Amino acid sequence: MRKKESTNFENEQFLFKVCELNSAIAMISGRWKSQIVYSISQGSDRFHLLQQELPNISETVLARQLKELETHAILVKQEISNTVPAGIQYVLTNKGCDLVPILKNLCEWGKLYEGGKEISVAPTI
Amino acid sequence: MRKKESTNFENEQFLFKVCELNSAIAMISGRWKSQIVYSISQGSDRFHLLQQELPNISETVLARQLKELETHAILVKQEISNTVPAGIQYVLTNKGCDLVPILKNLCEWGKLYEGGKEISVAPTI
DNA sequence: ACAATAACTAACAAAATTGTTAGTAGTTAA
DNA sequence: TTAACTACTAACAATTTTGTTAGTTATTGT
Repeated sequence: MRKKESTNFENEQFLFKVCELNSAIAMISGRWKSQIVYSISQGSDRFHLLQQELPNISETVLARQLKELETHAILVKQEISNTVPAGIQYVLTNKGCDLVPILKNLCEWGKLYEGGKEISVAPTI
Repeated sequence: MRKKESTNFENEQFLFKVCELNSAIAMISGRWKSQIVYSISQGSDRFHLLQQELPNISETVLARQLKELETHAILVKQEISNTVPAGIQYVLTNKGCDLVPILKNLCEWGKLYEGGKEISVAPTI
């Protein structure tokens, strides 16, 4: 649980006020989280499908990350009706869907420089 | 220091292999980090200028975050020559510069939904 | 000479995140 | 009816991140 009197918490709040960038980063930071969003966008929209994609994640941790993404309204839980067995589906909201292309950009950025693109500094004129 | 035998570390490595997205997120996660990148891009490129922009950050923490950004080649430290007093300047690399527009997108995304844009789910057809 | 500024570091403590263990409840297939 | 599958939760422990304290070195302004 978060301590509301800690410097850590105060600094987080400070950054949230400086720019929405910081709250955005906070929502997608955290082990597994953005990968879960991406996997759901690719169709792995059920608990057990996500477990298959991420074999190292424990059920407890997966449930926790999903709940946090739900708290931030990036996804919602929906009961699947008319199916046997009835199950739970995770569906990205419009907010979550809008995030996906940004995650793709981040991915491309990472690939570019991992892939050997030279890193340099623009010369000062 | 990182424990190289922990589940936490192994899971991090697993995600890094799944997709570059996860290493990208790891590079920009962390208190202050993306705000520092953005502030440098806006011209606050010296230690004391960053301290002015982020009055709640301690020197130790700022130095640490800058070093981590340097480790990931997002910025480099440069001595400013021909100036009195001679100082240190933080300069974004091309990798760091390429990150800035993505951070701006994240910021816009955050603003949009904080600003009251309705959050909904596309109806299943 | 002395205080102030700039740019740090090491060692430690506090807090937060991540992972583990041991459970629950409802359905289904053998 | 028993085992397996799906989808969880609470309490706790391990690990990591973040912040604090107390220094350093070099330069500058008074």
